[in-house]
Amino acid sequence: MNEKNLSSISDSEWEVMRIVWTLGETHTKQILKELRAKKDWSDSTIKTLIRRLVQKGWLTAKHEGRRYTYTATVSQTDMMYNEAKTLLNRMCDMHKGEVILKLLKDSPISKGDLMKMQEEISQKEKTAPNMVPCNCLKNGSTIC
Amino acid sequence: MNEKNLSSISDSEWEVMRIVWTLGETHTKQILKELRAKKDWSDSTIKTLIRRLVQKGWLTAKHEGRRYTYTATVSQTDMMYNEAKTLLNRMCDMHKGEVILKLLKDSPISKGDLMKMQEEISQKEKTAPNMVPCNCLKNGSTIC
DNA sequence: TCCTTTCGTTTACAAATGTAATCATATAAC
DNA sequence: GTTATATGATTACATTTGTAAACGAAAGGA
Repeated sequence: MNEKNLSSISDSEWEVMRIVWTLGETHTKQILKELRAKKDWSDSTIKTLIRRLVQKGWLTAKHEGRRYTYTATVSQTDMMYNEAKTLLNRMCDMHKGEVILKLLKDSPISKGDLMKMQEEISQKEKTAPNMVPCNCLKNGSTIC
Repeated sequence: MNEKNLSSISDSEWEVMRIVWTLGETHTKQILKELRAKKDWSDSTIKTLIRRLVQKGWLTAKHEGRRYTYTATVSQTDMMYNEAKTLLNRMCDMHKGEVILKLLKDSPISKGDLMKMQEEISQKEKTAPNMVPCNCLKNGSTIC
């Protein structure tokens, strides 16, 4: 049941999700408040985004009186990971390492995560190839 | 001159770029050929994508006779990196480590890149925080 | 009870994207 | 030279996204 046929999430929608993830179960008022502080969007815009997120199945709307209470249907890390994966999927295998390295450099990372990475890398090193071939062409060049 | 005001690149357009990056200087015929092998797109569609890429400035079209020769104006890794960066920018700081770790796990990476990562991690460990605070709300919760 | 907020709902509209047909023309093949 | 082919240019059209106005009903205040 985790594989609903969800469409992807857009930039602005993502911004709304962040609020919901952080606040947990919440309602329009709160979302409006938080987004007013972060973004220069009209309330109308924000309401549209919420509506679309519900339509798309990323938010659940529980009717309470005339209001709604919203909850995210996916965890933030799942969503983050999926988006990241989708992105890497369009990219050439050969250069993924380089890109991940750059992300690593540019992102703030906790000691704990760094240690896990350390470990993962040690594991991978055992069987890592000297070079990952390019997969940009159906058949042909292994270098790009 | 590297900071043209380029719009972003779409999924399908990316697929065209991969071909050009791999082939280097090339022309429609080649692009069509490679993409016919990979994608189920009509020639028309591919031609539209090429045109849009030229418009957007991602491809340069040099007129030679009645044909064009196309060249990419950005390197693949630059583009990959930018896209990855854009993606991470929308995400909560707190969870970036986790996501990068997952990408690391799921991507094929060469020995060389792994070593560079090893090093980078050692560097970062020196000053890494125990926890990276959430930045989803303008001011408020540091945890999400 | 009447007015004013607050929400949810409906409608709008331009730009970007996915996907393609058609048409004119330059070329290559016959 | 005439025809078939390749190629660029024009036009099309539905969907998604960004961004928002407007309207109606409910709820809270006065």
